[in-house]
Formats: sequence, structure tokens, C-alpha cells
Amino acid sequence: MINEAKTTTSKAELRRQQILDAAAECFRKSGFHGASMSEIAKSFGMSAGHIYNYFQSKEAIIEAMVKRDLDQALERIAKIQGEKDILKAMLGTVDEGVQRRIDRSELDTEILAEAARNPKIAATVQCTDAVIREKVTHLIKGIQPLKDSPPCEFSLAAKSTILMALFDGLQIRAIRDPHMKADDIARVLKSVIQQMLQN
Amino acid sequence: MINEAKTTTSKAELRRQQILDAAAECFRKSGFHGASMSEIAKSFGMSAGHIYNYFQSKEAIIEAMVKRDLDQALERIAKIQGEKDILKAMLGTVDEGVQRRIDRSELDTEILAEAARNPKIAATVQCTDAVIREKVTHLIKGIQPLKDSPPCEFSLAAKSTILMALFDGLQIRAIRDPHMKADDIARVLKSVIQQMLQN
DNA sequence: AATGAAAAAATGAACGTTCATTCAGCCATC
DNA sequence: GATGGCTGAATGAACGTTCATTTTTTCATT
Repeated sequence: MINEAKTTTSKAELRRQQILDAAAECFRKSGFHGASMSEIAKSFGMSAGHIYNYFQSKEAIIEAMVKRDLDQALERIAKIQGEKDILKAMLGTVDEGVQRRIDRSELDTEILAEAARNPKIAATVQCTDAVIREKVTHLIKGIQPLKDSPPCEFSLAAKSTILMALFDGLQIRAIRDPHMKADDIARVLKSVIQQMLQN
Repeated sequence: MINEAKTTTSKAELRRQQILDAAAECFRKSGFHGASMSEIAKSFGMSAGHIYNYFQSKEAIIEAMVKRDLDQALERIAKIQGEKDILKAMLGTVDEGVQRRIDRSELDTEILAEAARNPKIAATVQCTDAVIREKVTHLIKGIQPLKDSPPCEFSLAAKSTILMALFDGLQIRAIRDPHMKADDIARVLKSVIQQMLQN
């Protein structure tokens, strides 16, 4: 056995991931408080009580979910960081980013609402956001301004906040305006981002 | 009595408004499902049962809240519409708008989350959003482009969606990043909005 | 101004339901 | 036969809503 430790942990780890997937879908459909533990358990053929062998509480499920999402976000950022032309790379991921934010709008809103009232979840969410924000700031620092533009008067921090706010906003717009056309939005978005970051 | 009809209705109407205010604060603190009817009632010295004389259900409270917010938003838009220089008027309300979105972030997120899982609330939210979006679109239609700019390639609908997404995004940012500096953000925001709307 | 009966406002205990969590014990696999 | 994954009934708390009842307000009549 090359990776005995890996396989023994991955047995339980696989179950954890299954639970996270099932819970994500249930939270999306019914909300964090609306989805019951037995609903989550049944959705992949497990009993409610057994979930507690993998997560200490319902709250712990959301926390694990947030941390998993962080890892995925960091991967996407790292991929952009590896490119030569940062701005071009960023613009290249806008279409996909818009779509992802739309697809995840319900679940992300549910997590956000829980963060707005639950201090423990709030701490987790704010902590992961700080990590991402720092990475994004570092990302746009690497963009060289246009030759003939005056030195930018705005801070990198403010710029990255606006950049993130633009995508965060789509999450809300997707719920408030389900008929929103993703590709139209993406085109304007690219233009706005380019203008903001290129000087 | 000059306005007898007014006073007779306003007696009950005043109570309704009181309940809405109390409920808004409770929902903000504890969430829609976290705040109990008796918590709402007690927060301004009323019994739980009596709320049902003014609202058919807990759900109906959120619906009334959304409709009240719509009226307030329409007032703000009408004020801008009355100005000569639309763009200038819009930029003039950015600081106040940023602050309001931050202040209301928790409650609005709670409403949004309920809309994401409750079809009835979703319908109300989407309907009010459509009204506002139409007004905003009409608003930016009245902005004349810069003299030497080429004709804009983007639709008014897409522009107003991005404009609204920028502010919606602040609602999320306020929760994910409580240390966000409102005035720094407002300055970048004004610049971005101006660039987008002025051509 | 005082009265008193009808209407309105308000109460809070009770109901039925639901939920997160626990735990004693059941199966399957080695 | 022992170990660990797994079950599902039990627990106790909490919730939205109802309703019989009490309190307050209203106002025509005296």
C-alpha cells in the first residue's frame, strides 16, 4: 500500500465531501434553517444521526462549506497569477466568472445571510474574504497602466473592493432579476473593469 | 375633523408601520426564521397574537416590508429625475447611497435570502426590482454622452444592471468586509459610474 | 359631563408541528 | 467476535398560529 494513510482518511473524507455536496443542494433549495438534517441525510441515503459522525453540528457544515469554497477560489486566482498579462487573463475569466456567480447565487446568498446573523459564520466568511481580497489586490498590482495615463488617484484596496463588489452584485442581481442576460452583462463588465484597472 | 377618514385608517396604519419597524430590527438581528413572532411583538410591547390582527402571517410582514422599501426607492429616483443634470445628480447621491446600502446590508440580505427560497417573496422582490430597473434605465437614458465619444456599444439595460449591481455588491461587501472604508469606495465608485454612463 | 353598552384592541395559554441532537443497539466486514 | 459504519426512535425545546377571554376605546344618549 503506497498511501494507506491517504486511503483510510479519504474514506471518511469522501463521506464528508458527499455530505457537503448534499447539504449545499439542500441549503440552496430550502435555506440553512429550512433544510432539516434528515432532509440532507436522506438526499443521499443516510440517516440524520450519522451526519454527526462527520460534523459536530449543522453550523459546522456551513463552515466547512465556506472553507472548501475558499480553496477553489484560491486555485482560480493562482491560475491568473501565473499568466504573463494579468489584465488579459482576468478579462478572459469574466464570462465564466459571471456564470458561476449566477449559478451559485442562491447558495451564496444563504451563506451570506447566515453570516449576517451568526457571529461564528461571520468570522469564517470575513476571514476567507480577507484572504481572497489580499490575493486580488496583489493581482491588480501587477497590471501596468496605460502609457499616457496620469498616475491613478485611487488605492489598490479600493479598486479591488469595487472589482469584487461588481461580481458580488451579480449574485444579488441574479435573484432580483432572473431574466438578466449573462453575456450582455459580461461585455459591459469587461469594459468597466478594463477602464478601472488600466490606469 | 378635516381628515376623518385619514385618522381612522392611520390608527391601524400607524400600528402596521410600528410592527414593520420592529420586525425589520428583529429580522436584521436574528434573521427571518430566527426572529420569533413573540420576539417581534415584545420588542415594542405587544403580544404575539395581536400581530395577526394586522398581518395575515409572518410572511406577509416581509412582503409589506419589501413594498415599503420600494416606495422609498421610487422617491429617491423621482428626486433625481427632477434635476437638470441627471449624471451630476446621480453622482451627488453616491455617498449617501453607499452608506445606506452598508447600513441596510444585514436586513436586505435577509430579505434576499428569503426571496431565494420562498417563491412568494421572490415574486414580490422581482416585481419591485423590475419597477426600479425600469426607472433607472429611463434615468440614464437622459444622460448626454461626451461630445467626442463614439456611440456607445452597450445597451441601456445592461448599463443599468451594472449600475445596480455595483450598489448591490456593496451590500455583500459590507458583510464580508466590515472594515471597508465607505468614503474611499464612494470615490472610486463615482469615477467608475461616470466613465460608464458618459459615453 | 356622566353613563353604559357596543366595538375595537390586546392578551397569553394552548395546540400541533418541526427540528437538531443524542444514544442504545443493529448490521456487515474482517 | 470485534470493530466501525450506520440506524431510527426518543428527547426536549422552540415555533407560528389560533382563540377564548379581558381590557380599553368609542360615542350615542341622558
